[in-house]
Amino acid sequence: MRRTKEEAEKTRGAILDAAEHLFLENGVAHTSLEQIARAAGVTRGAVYWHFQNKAHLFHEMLSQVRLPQEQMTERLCGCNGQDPMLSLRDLCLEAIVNLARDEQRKRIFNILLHRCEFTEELREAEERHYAFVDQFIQLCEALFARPACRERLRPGITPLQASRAVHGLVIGLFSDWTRDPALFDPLIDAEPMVDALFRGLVKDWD
Amino acid sequence: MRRTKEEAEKTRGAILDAAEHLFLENGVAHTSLEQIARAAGVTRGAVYWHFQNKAHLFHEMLSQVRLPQEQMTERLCGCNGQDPMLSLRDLCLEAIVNLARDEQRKRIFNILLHRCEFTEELREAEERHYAFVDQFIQLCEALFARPACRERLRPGITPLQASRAVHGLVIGLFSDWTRDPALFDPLIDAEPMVDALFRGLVKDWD
DNA sequence: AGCTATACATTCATTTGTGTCTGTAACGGT
DNA sequence: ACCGTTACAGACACAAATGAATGTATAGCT
Repeated sequence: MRRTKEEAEKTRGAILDAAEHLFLENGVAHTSLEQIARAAGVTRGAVYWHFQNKAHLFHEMLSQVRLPQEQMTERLCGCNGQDPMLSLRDLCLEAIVNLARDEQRKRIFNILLHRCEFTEELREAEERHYAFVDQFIQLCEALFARPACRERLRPGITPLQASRAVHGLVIGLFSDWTRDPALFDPLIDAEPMVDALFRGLVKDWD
Repeated sequence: MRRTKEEAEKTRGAILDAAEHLFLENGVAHTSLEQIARAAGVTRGAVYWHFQNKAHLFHEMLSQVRLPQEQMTERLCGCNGQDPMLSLRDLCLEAIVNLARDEQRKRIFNILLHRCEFTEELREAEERHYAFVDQFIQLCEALFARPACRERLRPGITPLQASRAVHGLVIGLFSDWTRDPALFDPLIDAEPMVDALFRGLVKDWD
């Protein structure tokens, strides 16, 4: 019965995949490891072999889509000579568009936003996730606070507000669209919506 | 042991209150009716007396904060002679500010956004809630689609996009702020953020 | 060829939650 | 004063789910 290494890796993937679909359908808390195992064509023994418990399985699932933070930092640093606020805009847009194009990403964000409750057992996964989010917001605020950008903000708009508004809009659109993809078409509508906010934040946007 | 009617109503309230706090702390799925009962100083017998099951309890909890939809419709109809888009802006702002002022509302929205997974047993509550949300978005879109408003939208912005953006921003800010109230101060920051979006959507905003 | 660690399957004990049923004391009307 | 109903408490039966323990066949190395 013993499988080869590649086969083992395949079952590991199958478990992650099954978990993804079951979490989406039934919620994280309402999905048992037994169900996941059955859907993956194995028993709970295999699940406990590859993952410590449900929380770790959940965390591993999340890491599949969370882009490395260094990459994000780099893209927003403005070292590429581009207007950093334009880079931020592009990053936001890309995030929304990627969500629409990548089915797995769509499923996982749907789980994250609508199908899981961050309770004690998922606390660690929650903290890591929100640490990532907070870092993005911080980066955003620092970006708007640079003199070159700050003076382009409309009067009355602080870097704090700009950063929160940008993240709020993106997360809100994420949340609404994952709940009901018929609400709008990311490929068509995301750009004007994001640009609208930036136009309202920045004096000379277009 | 039998209580008077007012006392019974008080225990009902105590159960709802205990559920609210426990749901917030442990998540809906991870809170048992036993825990709720104990926290309310009663037994599960009392809980089952007042509510059919956890789903109904959850639903009753939600109804405590959901404002009647007729009221919302009325406020946005523009019958009061005010600019309907300004009415919408005020409504959004008021929603965010109310969230900050009303601790119970804050708790319940926190549960709704971060501490519950809409699975089979809560399907009914989910549908009712999202029906409400969708109605708001529809109302919003219809508002932007009125000739008087539509022609004031910036070129390239459709009523669909405007409505989705507005709801997205509000829900995103709800979501972020309930997660971490230190992110911004609704009383100070909500207005410039909401206005920024409207400025980006509407030509002659200010 | 033989040994060992791997990749699971199977079984077990324990816990936990749920729904229901029954008991019961006191309220509220007659 | 009596009685039916109310507002619970307490007990029971049943169904999951978990984590750990054990079994086992084989892959991979020596």
